[in-house]
Amino acid sequence: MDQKVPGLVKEIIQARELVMELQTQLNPSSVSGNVLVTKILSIFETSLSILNQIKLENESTTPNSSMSHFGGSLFSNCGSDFFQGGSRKRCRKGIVTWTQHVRACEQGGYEGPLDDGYGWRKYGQKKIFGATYPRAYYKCSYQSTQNCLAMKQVQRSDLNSSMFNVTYIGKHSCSEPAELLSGRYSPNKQEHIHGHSRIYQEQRVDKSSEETYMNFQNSTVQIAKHKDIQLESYPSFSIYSTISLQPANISSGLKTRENHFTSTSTKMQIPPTPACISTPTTPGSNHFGGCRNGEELLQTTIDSIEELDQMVTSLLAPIATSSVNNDHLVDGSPWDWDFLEDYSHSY
DNA sequence: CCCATTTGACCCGT
DNA sequence: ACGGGTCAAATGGG
Repeated sequence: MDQKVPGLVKEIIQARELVMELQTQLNPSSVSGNVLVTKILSIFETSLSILNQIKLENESTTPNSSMSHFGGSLFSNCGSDFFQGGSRKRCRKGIVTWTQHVRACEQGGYEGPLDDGYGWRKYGQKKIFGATYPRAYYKCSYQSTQNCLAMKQVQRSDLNSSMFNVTYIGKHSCSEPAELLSGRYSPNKQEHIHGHSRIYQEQRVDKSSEETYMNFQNSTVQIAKHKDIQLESYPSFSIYSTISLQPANISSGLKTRENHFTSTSTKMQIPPTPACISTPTTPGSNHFGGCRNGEELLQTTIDSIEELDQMVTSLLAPIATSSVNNDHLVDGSPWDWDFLEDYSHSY
C-alpha cells in the first residue's frame, strides 16, 4: 500500500490539474460551473489528504522534500540580498516571500487583477531579461506612515499571458488589511489612500464573498526552510474549497489582521499587452482583472513555522468564520498540515 | 496642489 | 559588464 500511494497521489494530482485546466476554460460568469469544479477539486484534495495520512501511518519518518519537485519553483531562496543592514539592498533572509499565480480575466471591467486588500504604491518597473513582460515593483502605501516594509512584484507570465505572477515580499506591519473581509477593492484605483480603507469596510461585504471563495481555490502553499533548503508544502487554500462552499459564511464575523498577507491578487493596473505597458491606464485597453474565478497557485517561502502559522492564519482570515488554531489545523478541514511534505514528491 | 505613476538613472550583487 | 532592484525627477490626473 505504502508503495502504491505515491503513484496514486500522482494520478490524483494529474486529474486535479486537468480539472484546473478545465476551470480556466469555464465561463467566469458561470458560478455554478465554478462551484462544481471547486467541489471536484476539494474532493481531490481530500483524497490526497487521506492518502497522505495513510502514508504517514506507514512511515515513521518523513522524507525530505525537494524544491525541484515543484518544477522551477518561484521561490526566491533568499540567497540574495534583501533587508540586510548596511547596504541599500537588504537580504531577504527571514522575509516571507511568496509567489501567487493570478489568472486575469479579460472580460473584467476593472483594472488589473484582483486586489489583495492592501494599498500598494508602484515605485518601479523593469524589463526583465528573457521575459516578455516587464516586472512592476510595489511597496505598501503605508511604508512611510507606518513603516510597513511589505512589497510585491507583479509580472505577467510568459507562458500564459492571462496569468500574473505576484510575488509578495515581507509582511505587512500596517493596519491596512480591511479588505481581507471582501477580497476586493472597488474597481477604482487607490481609493483607500487615506484613512485606512474605512470606505471599503463599509462598502464591501457580500458582493465579493463568492469571488473571494473562488479566488482562493486550487491554491497550494509551499514553505521553504532556508537552513536546509527543505521545502514543506501545505494545501492551504484547499481548505477554502471545503469551507467556502457556503459563501454565506464568508462575509460574516471576520476580523482584520495585522502583519499578514492575503492570498487574493492585486488591484494594481497591469498592462494587458506589451504595447500597453507604458500606458496601463489607456482608455479602452483590455483591462484584466475582475476575475471571479481566478485560479491561483500559491507558493511560499518562509523560514520558520511561526511565519507559516502566521501566514496561514492570514490566508484563512478572509474566509474562515472563526477558527484557525495554532496546530495548523483548521476546524472542519480535513487537512493534515504535513500533507504536502509527501505531496511534493509527486511533482 | 497633492499624490500616484512613469521612466531613466543609479546602485548593488554576481 | 550585466541584470535586477530602487530611487527620484518629471508627468499627469483629480
